[in-house]
Amino acid sequence: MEYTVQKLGKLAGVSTRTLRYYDELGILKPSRINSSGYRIYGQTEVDRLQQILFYRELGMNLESIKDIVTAPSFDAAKALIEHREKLLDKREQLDLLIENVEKTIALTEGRITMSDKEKFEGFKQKLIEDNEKKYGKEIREKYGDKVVNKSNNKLQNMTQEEYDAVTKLGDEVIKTLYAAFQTGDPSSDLAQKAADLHRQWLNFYWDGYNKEAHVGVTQMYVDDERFKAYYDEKQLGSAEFLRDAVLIYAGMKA
Amino acid sequence: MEYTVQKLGKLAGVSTRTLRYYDELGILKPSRINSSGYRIYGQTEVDRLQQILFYRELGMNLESIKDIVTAPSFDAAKALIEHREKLLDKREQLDLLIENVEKTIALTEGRITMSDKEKFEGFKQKLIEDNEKKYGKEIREKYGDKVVNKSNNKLQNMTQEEYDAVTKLGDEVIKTLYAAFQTGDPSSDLAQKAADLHRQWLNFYWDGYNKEAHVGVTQMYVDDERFKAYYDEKQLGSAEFLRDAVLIYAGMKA
DNA sequence: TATTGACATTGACGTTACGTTAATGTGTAT
DNA sequence: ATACACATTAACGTAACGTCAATGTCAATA
Repeated sequence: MEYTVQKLGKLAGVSTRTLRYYDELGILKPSRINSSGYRIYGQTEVDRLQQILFYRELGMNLESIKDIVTAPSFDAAKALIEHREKLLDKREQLDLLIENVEKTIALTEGRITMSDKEKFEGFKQKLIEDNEKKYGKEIREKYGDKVVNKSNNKLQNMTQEEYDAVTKLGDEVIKTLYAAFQTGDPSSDLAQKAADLHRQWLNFYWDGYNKEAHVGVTQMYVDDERFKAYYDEKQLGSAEFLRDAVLIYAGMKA
Repeated sequence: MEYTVQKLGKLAGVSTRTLRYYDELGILKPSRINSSGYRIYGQTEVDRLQQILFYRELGMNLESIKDIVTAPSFDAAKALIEHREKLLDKREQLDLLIENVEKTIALTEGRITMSDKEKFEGFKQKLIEDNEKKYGKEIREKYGDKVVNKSNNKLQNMTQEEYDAVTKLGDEVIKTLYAAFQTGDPSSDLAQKAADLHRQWLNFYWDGYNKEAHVGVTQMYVDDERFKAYYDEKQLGSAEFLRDAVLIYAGMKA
């Protein structure tokens, strides 16, 4: 049995464009070209197309598929395992996205109408939660799931007053931090007060405080350009200063 | 405070190219252009960029973001809810993909080294499982999870002999089907035998047989070009014939 | 002052897997 | 002869930038 592009396309459920593209890529060449320049496919090509579509169905890109179908004994199993890894990473990211979108929806649906500025708070919260992924397991082991879940619902159930309070506390953290920065000494009383205020602020968003996580968050402020910018706004270096103060506060550095 | 492209880029953690692109799209214009043609951004633009990045972080495309940030009081909540739907759909698809990839890995890792032809069997299996999604809930309700899970592991634990048996059975289905097709009558003994063989074949892959699902699978053979091709290989119309025979076999049609 | 190096600009191609015209030739039935 | 379905190549378009290339500008230094 021989097929033209359209016949094969119908048979396999793909467009003629796709077949021409696969030809161009060298992933599926017709068995011959007739006198008018038409592409003619045979049974071998049908089977091969089936193979290609099989892998495509699994979400692999054509480059990888090419490796598999052209190399006679390419390690398809290995390729699949790598592919699975990619898919799992994708899903993890997707889950994070969904989580954040839902949180944002909860926020906008709730009593609190966020200003654009306030939305940035949600942004900050995200990093804290990314951190939770790092330290969350440990916390879950120590305190159980309940406390973590409670924490995750904290912001959603925040009243206007609580929200105002946490905002005010955030301002205080900044103010104290800048004042402490003048002393130049992260172990100074003022710097330690800033660290403590920051811990309080954190606890608004997050139950289950522990030292490592607190340090982890402040380290992230240093590492992430956006957050560094937030803390460095008026005083360059204050992100590092806060982290150092918290390191001492947490007793992890003299 | 005023920023050049690089300053703002560093501040927000994006490339200068990105800023020029956002300018081009009209999603973030600089506050002014200086005498040398440099883009100069102000605080307003910083805030706006923060907004843009916030939505970008949620995986929205720039077109949607543009709608949100340019229209003064665009319904951002609605956009977010729609966006969530899209994400959930994506995740569902991704889960399906992962499931199938894992099944394929299990197959290739198992005792059975698949030839390319045999891979097509995995393809067929997939459709059956898609069908399971349709009827699976009902089956779970009737027979509980155990039987369904057992079914899902069937192929993985198949021995070489069992595999050979199912292959042979598959051939028999085809042969009988083609012979029955000559009678032209889906209620003929031969056609009913083909339907019964098909049920047996199906049961190799799938515990928890029921009539609707059996009919569902054969209907899928008709609807899906690839499977139609498989059954229609030598006898055009045999996919429909099998479905009609199974309809009668299942007592859903006189 | 001339040069250097970091920074800025616009322009244009590349990425992925095709969809979609456009311009044109071929096969077949009436 | 005409109509119509089908084939071909060539080319642009997609999303969100990355990556040159060619060229101009700013600040500091030999």
